[in-house]
Amino acid sequence: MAAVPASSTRFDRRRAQTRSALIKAAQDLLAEGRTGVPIQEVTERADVGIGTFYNHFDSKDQLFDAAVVDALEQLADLLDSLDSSLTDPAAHFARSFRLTGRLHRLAPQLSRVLLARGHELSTAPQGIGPRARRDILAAQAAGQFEARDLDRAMVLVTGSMIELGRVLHDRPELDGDAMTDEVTSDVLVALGMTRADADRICSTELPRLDDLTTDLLDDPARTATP
Amino acid sequence: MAAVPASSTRFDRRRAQTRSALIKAAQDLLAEGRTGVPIQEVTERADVGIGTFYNHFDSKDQLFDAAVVDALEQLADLLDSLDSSLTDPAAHFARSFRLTGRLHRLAPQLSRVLLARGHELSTAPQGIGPRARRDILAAQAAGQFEARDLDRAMVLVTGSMIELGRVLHDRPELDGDAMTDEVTSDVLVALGMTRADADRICSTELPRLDDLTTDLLDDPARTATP
DNA sequence: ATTATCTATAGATCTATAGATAATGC
DNA sequence: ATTATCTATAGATCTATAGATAATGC
Repeated sequence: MAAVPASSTRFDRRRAQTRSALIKAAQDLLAEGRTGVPIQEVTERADVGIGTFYNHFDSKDQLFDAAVVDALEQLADLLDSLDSSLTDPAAHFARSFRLTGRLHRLAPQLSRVLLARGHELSTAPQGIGPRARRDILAAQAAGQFEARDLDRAMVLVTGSMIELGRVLHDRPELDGDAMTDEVTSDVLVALGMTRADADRICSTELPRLDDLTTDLLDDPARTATP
Repeated sequence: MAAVPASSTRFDRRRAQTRSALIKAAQDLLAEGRTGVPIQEVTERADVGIGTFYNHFDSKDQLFDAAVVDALEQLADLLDSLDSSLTDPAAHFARSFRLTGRLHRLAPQLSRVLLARGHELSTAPQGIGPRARRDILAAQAAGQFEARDLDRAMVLVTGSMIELGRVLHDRPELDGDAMTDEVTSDVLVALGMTRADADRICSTELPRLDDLTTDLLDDPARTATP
């Protein structure tokens, strides 16, 4: 979550915590696809009074928008926290894609919030869209991907990631890691790599995500900040 | 639209027409993303009394579901109506994909209804999903596509088509035909064709869609059946 | 005689605010 | 003294139905 900032006063922290509880409640509801619920149900989940809602947001839509932006930031933060020593742009792109794919199963609730507004995954400035574009351009410049229109490349990249998430949620019997790596390979081939190179890049080992996802959206204790 | 069937009695036809007007109104609203409107707004658009709604549907959700199914059938009917003499499975797949891509601009409202529930495009039995699966399997059997898991192939195919539609709506300045053909080529390459073959297949001429879309969702006169 | 539709509305639900209370800053 | 939060609720909105009317079938 967009951590409650260590703002100046205790007042600010208290206020930020209330806002955070509202956003978390909205994310729960988004993940369940229940965006039509009355505001009172949101505030009850957040355990705040109804009136408090209007101290922070003007409307339900505004709250849900904020909830999606927060989720996008969580994902971006996660990927940044892993930003290790990889200087190879194609390898960096592939790793981000494979990790994001794994997230659908490791942090299903965060994933569902993101999928609720799938397209924003690539268009929002807070999202991983800018990161993906940067990596693709770098890989094109390095000659690893064929030079081509960025918008065109993003259609395949974004579309595949969103649909991958939907399928992994829909069909729990599928092997998520294998499917993710296969789809990543397909995307790399579409971007201009040979199948051999793509498969090789997709079978490298990944940093473990398990430890990092503990404080993500799915942890029930997350809002219970002491 | 699921044409008002030439059912036995005039009674049935009248009833079917009312139902059809409700579905059309729901599709208008779906295309605008306004699924939260009161039932009365739907019935006003359909120009029927409020009470009539409950003669046909139990809830708003049920109506919107029916509206999506109807749109899926429209698209399937359209593609079927073109089912000419193409015996080459890869070519048939590519043509369907390119035509569906063009539909986003030629029948924007139908497209928006489909995109409102994008994932169902591939999972619904009425949709073009079954058709796509059939074509892909045939092309794999014919050695045109690499043999591989169908679910894996569908992630790329479905995801790219949905994201393509969103991008074409979002960014009217893009050349829709060119973008569609390029994305189709990328998908074919990911499915195992060479880029040369894929580009060739994507530059063949298409049947004109303009004439066929006249009686689709976008025609304002559509519900005004005499 | 039967069935679809229409109008009007009771009752349920929801939004947004007013006014009171609690927590913090200075 | 200031600001966030809470409780209670007025007024708006929405759903779903009852009862009347219109269209068709036989």
